[in-house]
Amino acid sequence: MRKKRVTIKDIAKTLGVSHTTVSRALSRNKSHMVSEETRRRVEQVAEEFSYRPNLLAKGFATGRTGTLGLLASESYQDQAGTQIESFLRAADERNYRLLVGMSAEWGASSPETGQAAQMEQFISSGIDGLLVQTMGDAGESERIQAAVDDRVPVVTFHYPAPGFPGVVLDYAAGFQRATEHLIALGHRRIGFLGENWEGRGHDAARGRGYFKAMTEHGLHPVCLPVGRQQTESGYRLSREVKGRFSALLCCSDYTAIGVFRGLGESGIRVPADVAIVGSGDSDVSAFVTPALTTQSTPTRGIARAAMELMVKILEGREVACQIVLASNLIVRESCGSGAVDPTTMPW
Amino acid sequence: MRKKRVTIKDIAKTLGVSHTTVSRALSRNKSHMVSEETRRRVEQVAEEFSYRPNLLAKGFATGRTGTLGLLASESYQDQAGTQIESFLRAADERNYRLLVGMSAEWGASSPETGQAAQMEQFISSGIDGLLVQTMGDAGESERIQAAVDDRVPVVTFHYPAPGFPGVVLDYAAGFQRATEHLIALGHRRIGFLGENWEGRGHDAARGRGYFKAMTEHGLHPVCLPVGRQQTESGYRLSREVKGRFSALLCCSDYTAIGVFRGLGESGIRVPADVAIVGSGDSDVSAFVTPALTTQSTPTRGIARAAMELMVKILEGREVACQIVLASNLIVRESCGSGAVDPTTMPW
DNA sequence: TTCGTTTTTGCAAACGTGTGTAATACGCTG
DNA sequence: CAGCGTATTACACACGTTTGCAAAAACGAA
Repeated sequence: MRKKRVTIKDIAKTLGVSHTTVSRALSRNKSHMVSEETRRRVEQVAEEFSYRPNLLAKGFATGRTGTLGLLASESYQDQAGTQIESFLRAADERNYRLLVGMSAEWGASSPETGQAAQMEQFISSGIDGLLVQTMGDAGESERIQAAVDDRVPVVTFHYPAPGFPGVVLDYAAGFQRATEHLIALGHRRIGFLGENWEGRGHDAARGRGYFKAMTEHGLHPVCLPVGRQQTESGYRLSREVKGRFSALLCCSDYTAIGVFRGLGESGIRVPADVAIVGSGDSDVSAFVTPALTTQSTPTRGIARAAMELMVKILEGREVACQIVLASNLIVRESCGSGAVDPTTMPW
Repeated sequence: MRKKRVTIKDIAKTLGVSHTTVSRALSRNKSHMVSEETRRRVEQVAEEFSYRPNLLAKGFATGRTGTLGLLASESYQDQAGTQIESFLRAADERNYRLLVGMSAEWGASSPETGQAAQMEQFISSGIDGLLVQTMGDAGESERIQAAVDDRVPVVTFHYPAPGFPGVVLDYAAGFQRATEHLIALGHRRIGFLGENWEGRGHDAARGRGYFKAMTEHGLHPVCLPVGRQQTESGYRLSREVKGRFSALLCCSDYTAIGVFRGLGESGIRVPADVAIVGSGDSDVSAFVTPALTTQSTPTRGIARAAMELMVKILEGREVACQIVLASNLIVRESCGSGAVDPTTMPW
């Protein structure tokens, strides 16, 4: 607010040395040494004056700020918080700060503009690297490329973005397995509740896995598109289920919870009448009734892996790679293969 | 990565003017004017070179970065994500960037050290202001004061922090009302499920409201402390409820969901046997069965109000004030005062 | 034309830190 | 004692932008 900053020059003056020496003493520079004696004195005065380095100036001088940009995707919805939180921890552990943004589909700007503008701002703000949550839609790589223009290293997470290193989750395999699980239980009329169906967007990979499993077993895949309010959408969509499906795959646990509610009100029992599988393994999924069978989404694992990859790249220890994380099926009650004690679940 | 930055000097050189002129042309400085003609030319070249200002240098020169620090509280748990997201939107609307951190109780450092260290880092990074989620524990104001030391303006949110402007939520009044609602329904043995009971910590204000309502009606208040894993804690605590309470107040919707599950497994019905009230009005609360009666926590409203207050302070239009937001009781099914269509709820 | 006023531009310094190069001091070897 | 290497320190500049001050240019009026 009003206090004048303490700078290395102040320290230098009181000690009668040059600010260069102070700088070297504090940053423990290797190429130029400072005598043990002076270093001790410098550190003592720094402590006494409660000196705090101006990271802005430091970053300005060195070109490194110790700050990373994290661009989360709004459409990740209820999970976004957990995701951001996980990154905050991972960043904290490695002593990085995080400039956070959400690629904006709200407000005046178009999605592309919003996302691009955020990246521009982040880069202008001097981030050392950019972590981008991908959505897997067409042209995404090109958009990122255009905005970043090789000015900072990029690590993507969630979906593959060709040309960028990243941590991707194998949603397709996960949902394929989930679908096959339902088929093995004897289900034939299995519906898919996802934001959208083919090609682009957040739920598409899950959709492809579902599609593959269905067609391979000679079954007819059906998609019921889900809106932005996932829980509420599930609730509304449950009306269309009656007599049409014996099992449902939901792209979000919250959609599944909405479906639970809606079916319950119509007197349809889960899993006796309809089997349900969710996605995300959110904290509540083990505790709703019936406990939710769900595709695990290792949000924390993604954050940790992406962070590690970024650090490696920054240190020049890695060039480009895609880390594929598996997505497991956590079987609980809602798919009808038997009840499980929720406290023994591995979350 | 490798490309050389385009600076105002590059633009100046190609135009044959001084970099000062370019700076003024681009920042539309008021005190010194630039001819319409040159401004047009400058802007054109800037566009052509796709010039991006170095915000680091800018901030360094002006002392203003357009970045705010947001320090969220880890103990806010499941809500933390929504809270951060709300702030991201509010910041985006006002064209501020957000350095985000969570006051760390994880890792090696003690809570105080972690929080203080984060504030130090943020301030060193050149934030214009600091938004701190308070927890309402003793000595909090002093800790913040010690760390910030008047170097940047602070706005707190959630709990009052004496000496700092902030947005506070009247949890006490909300929980008092909720308790009275239960008493009015005929309940006498009402339990409180919160992280801790008196004096300090996150649930304390709710606890005080509960305490007040109970004692005023000559009833005996009882607290069952909840652990960090709220949903699971609720599940475990549900075993201690049998025969002891006819109603429960939970400091989190997720605790309530855990309790639902546990009671259900013991054959205890909600709300017929035990009435339950949650807190937070999370997205799922209207869709679990029974739909949850809950204390609303206007997370988005808090973010917006805090952001507005911060901007006002930065612009010198406000000095210090506390904005108190009310906390309403949203009555659904779990407290037993009648079923409600969840889609008509005002969330 | 000359002066005064206003508009437009340039110079130079400043912000706090890092770093290459030169300078100093010291001790050792021959 | 000369010569040299090494350890330590200082000087000066760079990073990209803003800004106070002064100079130049443009313009209008006398």
